[in-house]
Amino acid sequence: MPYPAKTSPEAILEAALELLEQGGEDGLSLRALAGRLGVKAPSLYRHYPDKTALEVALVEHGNRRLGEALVTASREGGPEAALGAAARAYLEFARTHPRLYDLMMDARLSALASRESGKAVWATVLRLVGALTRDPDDTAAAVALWSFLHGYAGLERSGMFGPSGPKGGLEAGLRALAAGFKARAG
Amino acid sequence: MPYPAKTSPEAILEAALELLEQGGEDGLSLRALAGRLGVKAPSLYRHYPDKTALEVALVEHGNRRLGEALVTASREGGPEAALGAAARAYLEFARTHPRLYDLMMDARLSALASRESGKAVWATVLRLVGALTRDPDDTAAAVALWSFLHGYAGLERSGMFGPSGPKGGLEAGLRALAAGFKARAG
DNA sequence: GTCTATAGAGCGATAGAC
DNA sequence: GTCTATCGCTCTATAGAC
Repeated sequence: MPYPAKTSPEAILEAALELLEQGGEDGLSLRALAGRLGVKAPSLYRHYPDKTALEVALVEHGNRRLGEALVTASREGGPEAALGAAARAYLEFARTHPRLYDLMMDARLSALASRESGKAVWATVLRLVGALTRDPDDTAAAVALWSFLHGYAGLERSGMFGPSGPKGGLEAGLRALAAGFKARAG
Repeated sequence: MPYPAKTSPEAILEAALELLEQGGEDGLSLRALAGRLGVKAPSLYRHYPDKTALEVALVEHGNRRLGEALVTASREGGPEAALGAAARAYLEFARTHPRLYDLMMDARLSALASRESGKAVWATVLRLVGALTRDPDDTAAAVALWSFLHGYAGLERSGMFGPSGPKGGLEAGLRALAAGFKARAG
C-alpha cells in the first residue's frame, strides 16, 4: 500500500479542536490543520468535503459535549442547587473552549448543524427552570436564563469585567433569576 | 492644487460604519472602504495610521452612541420603567448596529479604546440598578443586568431563538432581575 | 493628499500523478 | 488517500512619483 491512511475524520476533528482554541477562528486554516496532522492540505478534502463541513462537525461535537456536561451537573440536589451547578458547568465549558463556544453560537453553522446535537442543552435548561416555575415548558424563563449565562460568558471572555472582575455578578444574577422563577410558580 | 483632499477621518469613519454593518467584520477591508469613498486604499493611511486605529475609533464612536441612547431612554418614569426603557434601548442598539456592537465587545479593541468613551454606558447601568437595590455602587447587580442584556442581544442576533422567537424571554428576565434587585434593597 | 506599483503573506479549493 | 503544483483570490502595509 503505497499511500496508507495517515489521518481520519476523527483525528482531523480532534486536531481542529486544538488548533481552534490555540489560534482562534482565523487560525483554523486547512494548511495549519494539515501541518499539525503531518499531512498536506488537499488530503483533508478526502475526509471533509469542504471547510464548512468540518466547522459543522465541530459545532455538533461541542453541542454534544455541552449537553452532557449540563445533564451531569444538573443531577445535583434540589432544583435551585441543580440550576446553580448547571450554570457553573455552562460557564466552565465556555471558559475552557471559548472559540468552540463562539463557533457553536454562529448562526450560519448552527443552522447547518443537526437539530438533535443541540437538543440536550435546551432540554436541560427547560427542565431546570421548569422545576422552579412548575411549568415544564416555560420557554420565556429558559430564554432568560440562557441569555444571562451566554452574556456572562461573553463578557467574561471579552475582558469586559476588567481587572476587578465580575464582583459577585454571577451569584447575584442567578439568585435574582431563581427568585423570579419561583415567583412565576405562584 | 493638484491633489485636493477627497476624504477625511470623519468621512472614513462614517463609511466604515456602513461597510461594517453591510459586510460584516471581514467585509471591513481598507480596499473596500477606500472604494466606497472614491479613493485608493493607501490614501487612508494619511488619516489613520493603521487599521487598528480605525477600529478603535469605531469602538469609541459606538460607546458614545450607546451611552447617549441609554441616558436618554433611562429618563423615563420610575426606577423600574427606566430600567425597562434602557434595556430596550440597549437591545435596539445591538440590533441596529450588530457588527459595531461586536467590535465594541472585542477585548483587544476595548483595551485600546479610551476609558471615558465606555463610561457612560457603565455609569447608566449602575445608576439604574442602584435605584432598585438602593446601593449606588452595586457592581454585582449591574454585572448581572449587563450579562443578561448582552446575552439576549447575542442569542437574538445568532438566530439561536429560532423561528419561534424568544417567547417573552426578555420580559421574563427583566421582571425576574428587577424583582431580585428590589429584594436586595431589603 | 492621492496615486501606481508592489511587497509579502495568507487563504480555500482543484487537477492530476502515483 | 496522499502528494505536488497551482489557480485565483484576499488582505495590510510601504515606497516613491506627482
